[in-house]
Amino acid sequence: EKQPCMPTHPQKPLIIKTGVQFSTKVSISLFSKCSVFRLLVKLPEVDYQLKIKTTFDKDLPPGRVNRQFFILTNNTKVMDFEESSNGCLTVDFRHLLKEKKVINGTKGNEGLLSVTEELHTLSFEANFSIQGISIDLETCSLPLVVISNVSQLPGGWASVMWYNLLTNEPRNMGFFGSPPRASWNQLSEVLGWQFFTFTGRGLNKEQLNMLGEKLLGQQVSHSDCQVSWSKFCKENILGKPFSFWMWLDSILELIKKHLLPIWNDNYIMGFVSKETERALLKDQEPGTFLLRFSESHLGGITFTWVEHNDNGEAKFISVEPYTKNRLSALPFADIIRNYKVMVDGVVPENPLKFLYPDIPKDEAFGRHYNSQQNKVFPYIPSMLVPMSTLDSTLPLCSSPEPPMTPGMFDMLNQQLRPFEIETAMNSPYPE
Amino acid sequence: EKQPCMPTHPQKPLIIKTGVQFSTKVSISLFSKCSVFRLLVKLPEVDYQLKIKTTFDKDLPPGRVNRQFFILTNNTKVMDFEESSNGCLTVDFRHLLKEKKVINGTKGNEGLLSVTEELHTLSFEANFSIQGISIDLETCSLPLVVISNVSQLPGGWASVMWYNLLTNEPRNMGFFGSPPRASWNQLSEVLGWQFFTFTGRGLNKEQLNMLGEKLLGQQVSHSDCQVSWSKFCKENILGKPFSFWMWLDSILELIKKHLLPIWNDNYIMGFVSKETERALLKDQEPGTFLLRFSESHLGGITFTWVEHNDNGEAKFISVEPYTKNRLSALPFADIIRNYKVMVDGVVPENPLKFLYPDIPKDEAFGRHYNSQQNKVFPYIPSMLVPMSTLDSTLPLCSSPEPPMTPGMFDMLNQQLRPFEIETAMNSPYPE
DNA sequence: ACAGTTTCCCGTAAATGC
DNA sequence: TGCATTTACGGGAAACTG
Repeated sequence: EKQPCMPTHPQKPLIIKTGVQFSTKVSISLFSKCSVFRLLVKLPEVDYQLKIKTTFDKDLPPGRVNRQFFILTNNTKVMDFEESSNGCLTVDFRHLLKEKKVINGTKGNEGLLSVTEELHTLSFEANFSIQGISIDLETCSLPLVVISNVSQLPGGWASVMWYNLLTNEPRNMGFFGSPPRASWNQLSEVLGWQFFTFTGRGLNKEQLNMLGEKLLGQQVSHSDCQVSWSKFCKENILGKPFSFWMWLDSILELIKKHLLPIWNDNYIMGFVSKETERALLKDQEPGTFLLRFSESHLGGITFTWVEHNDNGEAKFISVEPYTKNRLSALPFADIIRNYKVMVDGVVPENPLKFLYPDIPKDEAFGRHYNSQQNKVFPYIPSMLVPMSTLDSTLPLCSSPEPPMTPGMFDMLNQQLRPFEIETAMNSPYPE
Repeated sequence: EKQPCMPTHPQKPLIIKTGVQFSTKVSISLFSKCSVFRLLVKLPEVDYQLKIKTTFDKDLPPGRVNRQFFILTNNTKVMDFEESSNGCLTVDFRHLLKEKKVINGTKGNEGLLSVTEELHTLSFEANFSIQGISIDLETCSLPLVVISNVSQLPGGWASVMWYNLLTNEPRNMGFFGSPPRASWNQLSEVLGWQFFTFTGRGLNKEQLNMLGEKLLGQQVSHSDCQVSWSKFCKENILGKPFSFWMWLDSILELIKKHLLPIWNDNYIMGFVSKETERALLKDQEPGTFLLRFSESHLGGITFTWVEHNDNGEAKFISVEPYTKNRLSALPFADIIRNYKVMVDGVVPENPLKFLYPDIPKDEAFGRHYNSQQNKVFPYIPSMLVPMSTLDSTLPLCSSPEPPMTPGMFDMLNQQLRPFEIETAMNSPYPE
C-alpha cells in the first residue's frame, strides 16, 4: 500500500491542518481492566482482526462548533492482532480533513472564539462479537485544533498547551469559552519545557525571570502571579503588534531553523532586558558581547558589545537584529566571525572579541563557522561580510547575567486514558 | 460566485499543471464564414445562451497518450450573448486537472517520450437548435503539455515552442515521435523572442552568435545549420549535467527574478565566450568589467574585470557566479556597488570601476542601488558586503563585445484557427 | 539502484468572508 | 473598511514507480 510522505507537524500532535494528511495511533491495552484482548488471543477460532472506525466531531451537537469537518479518506481500518508490540497494539491511520461549508445559523454562539480556540475530537469505534456476545469499544482523542494554514500553528499550539496545562478533563470542548488563568509557576515550567523539547535546551532561572517580567511587570516574586489566556496569547504586548506567545514562538522557530547548535551550546543568553545587559557588560573587557533576542521584532537576534570611549566611559552598541531571512543568507556564527564596523570610512575591524563573560569568540563559535569558500576554478570565491558603517555619532544601549543552566521538564506525559481502546495523536507530547 | 486566485503560469499558456486551476477562453467570431451568430441575434425568440462543454483528450484513442486526465470541476459553462465585446464573445473556464491512474497495457507504445513531450488537447462542443435545425459547433485547442510540478515547466515550454515553431498543423499529437529539426535561423529568432517577451529586451546579434556557437560549434555561418530537438532540449551539453535549453531558461528565470532592470538597461552583456571577454577587456582601463552568465552552472551571473600587473600584462579576474539564492540575499546592483577584494589581508577596495567599455560603475547602476540602511533606533544598521579574499596567487580569465541593440520579434501570433468557435489558451503567446 | 515523475506540504501572497 | 481566515500555488524535498 501507499506510504504517503509525512504526518502533519510531527512535533505538534494535537493540531490538524486541513488538506494535509495526519495520522493517529489507536492502541489496545493488553492489560486493561476488562481483558478483552487476553480473551481474544486465547480463542483460536476468532479472526484476529478488528475494524476501527474513525469519526470527526462524532457527537458534538451542531452549533457547538462553528466549523464542521469531515474525513476525506476511508475512515475504517483493520487492526491486525499479529503485529503486537510492547503490550499495546497500534494502528496508523492517515486521513485528510476537509471543511464542510455550512451556513452557520447559530452564529452569535461562541463568536468570540478564534479558530484556534475551537476544540474538536476524533472518535474511534470498534465492535466485535465473540460467541454471541457483542462487544463495543469506543474512545476519543484529546481536544484537537484545526487550522487551515501553518500561519495558525503558533496560535493552535498555544491552545493545546493551555488546555493540557490547566485541565485534566478529557474533553471540555468549551474550555476557551472561559479559559482559566495559569500561575506563573505553572506557565514558566511549560515555557521552559517547550524550549527543551523543541531545541534540546530549556530556559534557566534568569531567562524565565526576564520572561516573567515581560509578561507581568516587575514583581518581587512572579511565582504566584496569575497569567490570563488573553495576556498570554491574545492581547498584544504594550506598544507591539504581537502577543507574548507569538513573540516567544517566533524565537523558538528562529532557534530551530538557524541557531540550534549555538543555542544548545548555551552561548545565547537570549532573554535579557536591556538594563541587565548593560549592567553585565559594563565592567567587562572592551569587545565583550552577548547575544539577545529582539523584543521589538518577531524572530530577531542581535548582539551587543561594550566599548570604552576616551574618558573611560562604557558604550554599548547593538546591531540591527538578524531575522530568518538574513540568517538564511549567512549563518549566525559566520556573522559573528566576520562582522566589521567601518567608522568614518576607516579600515574595518571586528569589534566582537569575547563572548560574555570572557570566552574568546573563536573558541565559542569556531566549530560552527562555515568555510563557505568553495573554490571553483577559474573563479575567485566570494563571501558576504556583515558590516556596519558609522559616522562618529553613536547611540547607546545596555545588558544581563552570567551563563545559564538548563531546566528539566517532563510535565504532561503521554496522557493515556483508561479506556479499552486508548488513543494518542502520535503521542500527545514530544519526546 | 467564487473568484479563485490566479490562472496557472499566465505567461506559459499551453501548459497545464495538475492540481492547479487553469482557465480557457472560448470565443465565437461574430464574422465567421457561416454567420451563425448573426443569425442568432436576429431572432428574438432564441434564448441568447450557449452551453459549452469542455472535454480533455476527447477522442484520442486510448494508448495514444500514456497518461489520462480528466477535468475535476463542472465542465459545462453557459456562454451569455449579452456580454459581447470587440467582435468576440469569450468565456472563462476554470478547471482542475487530475490524473486518472490507468494500468497502461500498451506500454512500449511511445515509451521514449517524456512527459513533457506528450501532447494533449481540450475540446469544446456546443449545440443548439433554431427553428428545428440543430447546429453543432466544435473545436479544440492547440496541443497542450501536462505537468505535475513546476520543475517540469522549462521542459514543457520547450515542447510548446518547438511545436509551434515547426508545424502549422492544429493537432499533430505524435509530433515528438519524430520531431523535425529547426534551422538556426528559425531557432535564434524564437530564442530572442523569448527574452523579449519575458523580460522586455531581446538578444542582439553577438549574443545570438555566442548561443549558436555553443549549440553548433564554430561555423562560418550558423544560419543554415540544423538543430535537432534532442540537441536543443534533451541531451546534455558536453561535460555539463544540463541541456542547452535548461541552461538558457535558467538564465531567463534569473533575469526575470533578479536582474530585470539591469538587463533592460542593456548593461548585461551576458552571453559572451571567455575568449571574447578577454579580447574585449584586454586593452581597457584597469577596473573595466563586464557581466556574463555562467556557462558552468545553472542560473548564475558573474563579473570579470581587467587589471594589469607590474609588467603591464593584462590579468582577468572573475568572481564565483551569483545564483538566485545569493541574489535574494543581496541584489546584484548592490553587489557591484560594494564588492571588495582583500588581498593578503590588506584594506578592501572595489576593483569594479567601469562597465565595459567605459561607463562609470555608479552611472550605470546608481539608480538600482538599494539603500538597505534602514535605521532602527537604537540599533546600528548592518549590511552585507560581498567580498573576495586573495593571497597573491591569481588565476586568469578572459571576455566579449560592445553594447547591444535589441531584436524585435513577433512570430507565432495569436494563432486563431478558422472555426466557428475559436479557442485560445489565455492567448497562445504572451504580449 | 536509479532516473523520471509525482506527491507532499511549508510559507508567502492573494482572495475571501465576516 | 479592516481583520480573521482560507485558498492558491511556487518551490524544494521526499516518495513513488517502473
